[in-house]
Amino acid sequence: MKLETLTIGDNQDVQSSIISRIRDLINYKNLEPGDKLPSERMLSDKFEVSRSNVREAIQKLEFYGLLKSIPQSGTFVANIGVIAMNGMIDDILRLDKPDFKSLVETRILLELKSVRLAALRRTEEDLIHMKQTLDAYSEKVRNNEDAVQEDLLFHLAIAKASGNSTMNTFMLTITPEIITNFEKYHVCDDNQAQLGIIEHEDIYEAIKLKNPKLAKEKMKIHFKALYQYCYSI
Amino acid sequence: MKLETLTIGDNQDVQSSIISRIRDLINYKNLEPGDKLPSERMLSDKFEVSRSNVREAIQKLEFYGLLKSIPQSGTFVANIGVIAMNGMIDDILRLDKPDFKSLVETRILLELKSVRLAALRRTEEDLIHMKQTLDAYSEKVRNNEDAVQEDLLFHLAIAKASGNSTMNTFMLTITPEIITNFEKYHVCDDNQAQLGIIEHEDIYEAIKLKNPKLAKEKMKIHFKALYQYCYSI
DNA sequence: CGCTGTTGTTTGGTAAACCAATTTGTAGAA
DNA sequence: TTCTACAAATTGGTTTACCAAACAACAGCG
Repeated sequence: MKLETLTIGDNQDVQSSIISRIRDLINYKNLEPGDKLPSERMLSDKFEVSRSNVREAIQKLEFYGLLKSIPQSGTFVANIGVIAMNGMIDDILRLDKPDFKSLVETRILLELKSVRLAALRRTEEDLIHMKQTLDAYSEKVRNNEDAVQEDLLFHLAIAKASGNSTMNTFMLTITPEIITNFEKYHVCDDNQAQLGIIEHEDIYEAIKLKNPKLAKEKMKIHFKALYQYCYSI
Repeated sequence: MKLETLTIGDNQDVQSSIISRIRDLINYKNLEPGDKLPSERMLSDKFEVSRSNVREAIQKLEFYGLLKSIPQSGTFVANIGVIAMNGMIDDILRLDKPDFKSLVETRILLELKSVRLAALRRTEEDLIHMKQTLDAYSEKVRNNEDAVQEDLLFHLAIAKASGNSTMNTFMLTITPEIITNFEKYHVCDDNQAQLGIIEHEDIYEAIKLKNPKLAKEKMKIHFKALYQYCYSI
């Protein structure tokens, strides 16, 4: 397990290294938008890494719109200025490991908005889905089992009901990290879980009533402990 | 170009198909947390696709914390209930193509929060960086050049100054999509760009003054046109 | 009968080979 | 000299082959 995370870390480091060296290359050669980068084979020779690594790095930069690969032709600098390029690459390199505090802060922001939208836009299907996750959570808590995942699932159901696919995506993205870190730091304890049932039901009822203001208030109450955690460190 | 997007679409479809078939397999075989999936080779035979495709699909599910690959051992179902598994996979399958409206809605939410945080937390370095992007934007607009990317860069600088790495990540994630769609739909026209200079400077000054309330107000003004676009369709 | 050392198989991970499309260089004709 | 036709090299993408580690089965010893 330890070794595994180490190798993963190494791989990430290799990829980050390649990205920064591509950035240096673009700067050194004064490549402008539309210019062609050296081929993947040449880059892998130059950087002394495998072509797979180079490809992964390029694909990552392509995802953020900085490069554009064209089959049987080459990889090109996107239509973006040199300052922009450098800034975004620096950001990309830095943002690999989000700290838990910013994760929680962002989660609170997303949830307070999505619960409002859910109260405005929820369908009957959404209600049914939320009720299912609510019951699953309650059952786990009553059996004194760990219910972190069922907890998150209720919140994901809200995000889905918000009708905003981007927020839904973001919630899904941070959920695994949240689960991992919660279990690591043991943020929630048992009596909080008992309280959580009531708070979840309150949120559910507010959404059912299509009352966005009430829903947001109940969510704020639910996040009270999280707030304290977030702004105490 | 047309063909290229088609093949990309096909690849995405293949991957989505594999993900849903993996879900079906887990349901059909009643696999529980910790159980082992068939090997990648068996899955690629069974699904009649290449092992690369299977690997990509598994890696995607691994990213969302639903599966766990262990080298020289196998791929295992993560510690998550069957309801959670199905729900999250359905979400993942659905959220591949975020609509532009939800993208803009989420961007407004993130920016209104991050501009507040930036006003509270910005360092002198952040100010310098923001000023650079501000000047780059102004220069492009004065030369009557397209300045969508420089516009976004100013906003990314604010996100960086917010000191929240997760929001920074999210802004980076949606920025390419925003750029693409803005250029496609021509949301901004020229006089708006002229206005944008003043509005950007107002936001910058508010952050410089460390006035979060003012900063948020100025950002709201800047987003007025976006608001209308977002809630008019 | 039970434990242990060994060997063969299976696994995810990785590098190399292959492919089709594109570009580039060149030779020849007008 | 210039344009065109053709071939050879280059490219990103894909498939295949290989690897070391982990696991399972079994033979041999106590």
